[in-house]
Amino acid sequence: MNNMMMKKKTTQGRKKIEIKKIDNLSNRQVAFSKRRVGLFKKASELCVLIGAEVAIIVHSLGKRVFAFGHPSIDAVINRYTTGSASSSSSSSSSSSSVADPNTPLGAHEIQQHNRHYAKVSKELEVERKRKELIEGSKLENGGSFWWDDPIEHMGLEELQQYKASLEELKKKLLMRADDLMLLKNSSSSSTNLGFNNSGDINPGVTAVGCDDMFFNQTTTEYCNNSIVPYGSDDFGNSLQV
Amino acid sequence: MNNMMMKKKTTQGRKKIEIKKIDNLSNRQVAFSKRRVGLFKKASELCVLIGAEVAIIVHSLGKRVFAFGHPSIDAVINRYTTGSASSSSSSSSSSSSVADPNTPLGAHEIQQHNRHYAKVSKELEVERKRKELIEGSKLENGGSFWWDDPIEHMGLEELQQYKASLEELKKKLLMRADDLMLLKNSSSSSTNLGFNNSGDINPGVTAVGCDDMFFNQTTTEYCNNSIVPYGSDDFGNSLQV
DNA sequence: TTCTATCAATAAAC
DNA sequence: GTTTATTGATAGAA
Repeated sequence: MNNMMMKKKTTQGRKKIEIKKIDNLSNRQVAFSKRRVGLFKKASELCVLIGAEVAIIVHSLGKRVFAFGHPSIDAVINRYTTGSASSSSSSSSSSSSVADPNTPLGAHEIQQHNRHYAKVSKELEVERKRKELIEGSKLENGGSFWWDDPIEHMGLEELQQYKASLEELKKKLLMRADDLMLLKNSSSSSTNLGFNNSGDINPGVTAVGCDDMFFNQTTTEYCNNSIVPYGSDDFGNSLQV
Repeated sequence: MNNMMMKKKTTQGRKKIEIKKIDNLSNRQVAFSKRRVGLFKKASELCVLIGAEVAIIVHSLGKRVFAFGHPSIDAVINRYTTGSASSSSSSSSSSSSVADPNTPLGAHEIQQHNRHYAKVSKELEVERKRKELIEGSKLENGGSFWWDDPIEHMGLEELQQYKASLEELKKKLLMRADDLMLLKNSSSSSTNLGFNNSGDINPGVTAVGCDDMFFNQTTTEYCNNSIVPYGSDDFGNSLQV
């Protein structure tokens, strides 16, 4: 036994940590990823086990947003919002004259549209990876794409063309999304990608496919979850948690 | 040692369960309570460890709603809905370890107000129980109170009086809440009680005090959470998970 | 990412 | 709610 190659203890295993902000960025990012997944898993289990409706929204630092919802994020939020007098407006007694408990929210179209975007997001990621493989290192700023170009130094004309390009990209993506809608139906939804010409363009979307995580049991049809992780960095900078 | 009275193994400990809807109502209720608490705890840890903003809304069956939010539910939802971060110093560069918690939320007043409602809710529950004890079985529809009467068959005048009664009840509760505010301060918050005359009246509110759960560490001032558990049953029926 | 040792959550029974 | 035996989550390292 003494000469036997001892199997090196590869880890000391989990250690207890204090619940305070993790200083180390890398550790924080790792912890965020793991715990976000864990949180969503817990939520999905709650949905299935109890039959509850749950929505979770997580804004990480940076601009990324991850969301979970059953039966859908918007449905749960609407129910919360409308069931409570549309947030924030509740002054002591003046608001009690609400006469309609129903949810006539026209937000459904928005949801529809957002779903398109979710598809778009996912597809965009696929496209980006494909492009990365095919075109190799044809990229201009270290791993980014043209739509990640900073716009600070663009001239007016350049900006307009830039915007037009984005619009076209968006259009193509939406069409692609429509196609996808016909093939498969999930309830992923996402807020907009930030396509606008106001200088707050966030074209880089990191869509994460988590769909399979929540149904590792036999409840696929029961829980119409939607997982909406998307996000982007500032103009071409590396993504941060 | 052999004759020593062996301590009876009181439980077989945790057992693995399948992630499918729990059939037994009692078990389901217990599981819901435990897992809801667990979920919120995980969320609060995520907030603290990563510095993320998280909102969770849970609609149990029946009409109960539980919510968690940091820095506030509405803030997170708004940011999700509008796609724009409102307040908070969201610079991409990481701040130092302590990350001084400036809580510049303009929604503070709202939170304050919501706290009133939390108090109201809790007090209402107490009042109901007291009434139940004192008045015995003076109730009309099996464990309910007058405000739980279904309004479907009321005449117009009856409805108007009904509404007025509700208004008065609400007013009294708010005053009571104000009194309570002077005595104690917790971070519970709740959205409105659903007082309206539209037939969706939910006066019975079950407010749960979860205040201490989220800060069992040393981060009290960092995480300005708001916990919003409230809810009610249908008109006089027993509360369900 | 994947792997482990450990910590934390929790199903059952009180 | 409390206890206990387990399962499940995850911090640290590779």
